Amino acid sequence: MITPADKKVLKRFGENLRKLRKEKGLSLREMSYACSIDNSKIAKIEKGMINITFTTLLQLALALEAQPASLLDYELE
Amino acid sequence: MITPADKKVLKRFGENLRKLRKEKGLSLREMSYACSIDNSKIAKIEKGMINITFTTLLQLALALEAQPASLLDYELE
DNA sequence: TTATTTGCGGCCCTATTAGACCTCAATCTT
DNA sequence: AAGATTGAGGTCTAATAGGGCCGCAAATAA
Repeated sequence: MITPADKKVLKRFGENLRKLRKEKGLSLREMSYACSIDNSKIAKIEKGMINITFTTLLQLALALEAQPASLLDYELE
Repeated sequence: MITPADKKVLKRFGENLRKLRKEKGLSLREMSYACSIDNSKIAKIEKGMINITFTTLLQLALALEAQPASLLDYELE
């Protein structure tokens, strides 16, 4: 379904992901290499265009060398 | 793809989800009502049979009245 | 014992994620 | 200026998540 509300949440998540990637000093292609996710897909995730699955979340965390839960920490704000 | 490794992670997540649901004293059907996810599907998630999406994770958190990140806390163990 | 609740698996169909690859404009680099 | 890097959108296919419903055996309640 992907409601407008979902779209907003995904966008928020994507922004945070992008922030974390930048902090790590990784380019999309470098991160892509680190977690085996196509760089164009990561770009889409950061743009909130994809409703990622659980395993994808874990892969992203892996590339960022972070706890999966930490990718969701922005919610606490 | 859903590798055996993924299967294990999903199973672990499901177990934790089940634990949280029990702590809340909710039956599958009650939780289903609380987050608009079919009870049989929640059962499958708890069994690690589904690689849930980000929005589904948020829905589950909603039903448990918990922070989405808290559903991943078991990883810290 | 008879009802009711509960967990859970099977189906079905549609929407969409995953995965891989290509292209291109805008930025750096050199 | 020429070349490489980077972000990001497009496309195609296969796999699967979502959504909804049915049914049943076991546990629980009446």
